[in-house]
Amino acid sequence: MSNPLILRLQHGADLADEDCAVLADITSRTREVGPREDLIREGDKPEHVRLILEGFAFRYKMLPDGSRQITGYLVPGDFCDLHVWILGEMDHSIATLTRCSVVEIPGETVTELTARYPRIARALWWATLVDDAVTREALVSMGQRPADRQLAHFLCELLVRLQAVGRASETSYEFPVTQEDLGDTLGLSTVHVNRTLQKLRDDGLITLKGKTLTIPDPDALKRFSAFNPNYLHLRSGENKTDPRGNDSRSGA
Amino acid sequence: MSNPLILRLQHGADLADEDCAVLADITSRTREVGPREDLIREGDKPEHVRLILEGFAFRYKMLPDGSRQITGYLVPGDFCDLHVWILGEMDHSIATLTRCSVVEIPGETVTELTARYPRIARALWWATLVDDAVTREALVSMGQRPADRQLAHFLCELLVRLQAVGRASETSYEFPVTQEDLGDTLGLSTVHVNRTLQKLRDDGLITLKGKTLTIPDPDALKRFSAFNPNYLHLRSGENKTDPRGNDSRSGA
DNA sequence: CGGCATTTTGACAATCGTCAATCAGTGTGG
DNA sequence: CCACACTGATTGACGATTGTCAAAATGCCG
Repeated sequence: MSNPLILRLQHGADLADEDCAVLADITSRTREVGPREDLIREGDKPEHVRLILEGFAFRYKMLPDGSRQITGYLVPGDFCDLHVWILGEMDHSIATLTRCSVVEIPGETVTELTARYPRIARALWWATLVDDAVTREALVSMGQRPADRQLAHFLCELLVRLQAVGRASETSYEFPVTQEDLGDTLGLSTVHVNRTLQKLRDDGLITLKGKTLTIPDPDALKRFSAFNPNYLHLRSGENKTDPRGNDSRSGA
Repeated sequence: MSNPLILRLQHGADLADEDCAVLADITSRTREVGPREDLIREGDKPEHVRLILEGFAFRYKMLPDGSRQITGYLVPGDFCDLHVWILGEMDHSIATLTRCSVVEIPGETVTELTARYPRIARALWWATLVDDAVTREALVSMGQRPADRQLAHFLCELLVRLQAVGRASETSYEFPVTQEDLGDTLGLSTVHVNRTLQKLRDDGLITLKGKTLTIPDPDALKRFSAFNPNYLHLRSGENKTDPRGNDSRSGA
């Protein structure tokens, strides 16, 4: 299967073959982590940079009262902590959702890399900026959208992000997120998530079979949730002027 | 009055006198902007980096239905868009809340600066990472905290951030935020913000005279909102309470 | 088959939003 | 100095969304 890191970063910079070769080399040594395991915990002082190559993970914070807020999802090609070594310690935790293939890169390697390959450096910058934008959009969703549209928006975002790294078809993807997880993501109770999902299903906007989510008419769901993908800063978007929309290698 | 940029960045790196001199020089030329004016709009392609030297500003996004979500506040010493030139265009807007002194720095100057003064480069990195952490914490607040604690948490954060740049006393600061602004920040209606503010006042946790907010007992407000300043990554940290409850949901 | 996580349901309560009116503060012009 | 206009704050009544509790159904896995 194609390298999600390269697929992703190509949206952020014009990588040359040389750059891709370097990235491919870096991602050749992976470590397998089981589902529902912490990768990093709040308070840790990570020494190397982690990257999800396969599987789902998520950032979260626990409150003293035991409640949990999930602040973002990591899909193949996403970095856990590209720059946290600058901060003293992690202010949140990261855990796997499914079994994951994780790459661990020593901090110095990243430093050298960015010094030597400016296009890669730029792409990494781009990736962190997009992460921020995604967090901001989650805030917008939680603050302004009612539960059904918020949920729909979230599902649209995952669709697009997974498509960008070749992990989703036109209309469906693996969706290993529990309703409890969803609640902690959207700031809703599990019960309300359940009812909201049912509503989307009844309206024919989504289908959920096992752990596979299908969105029969993505445009309909996007319209319903007023989804505007501009904050993902991807190329080959529908609503953007796009010089070269070639994603020639994405076909498995 | 002392330079808020230097005060702020000193929390992120050990700046030498030389570094401070450079930063002082940069911030010597400011532009005055009136209250309630857009600094940058969604869709713009900023060419230079902006920095708030005096006054308040905020990031926001508008939805098609006209609703607005404020995603963060900029206080003296904060950058508007340290790295956005890497992304094609702004995915959100920034507007002033009060009259502001703004510094505009050409992108190349920043590039040169970071190449030449590694401590400054590190400090700028630090600043952007803290910004992210602040956004994540807002998400936690909105998702998990009831209105009164969410509001209290927000006020605590502002207190600490303003104190870090010498713009707040031990117990009070200028608070030019409208109740409508507050609603768009916290994801609440104006009416509910009003009633929540009253509750905090009735409980003696805050006082609001004109545009001056006073927190008679900051520790009380922090306790009430379970405010843990670790995500601000400031030095001079007073309280190092453990943030995590012992919850086992995320596995391991 | 039995055990466990997850999903689903129902009944009920609390938080929070909406609408619409009133009040207070501020600044302006006559 | 006061009438006026305007923005922002406050209040009351009511309704909608969402949360809580508790139980039952479903699905998955050894």
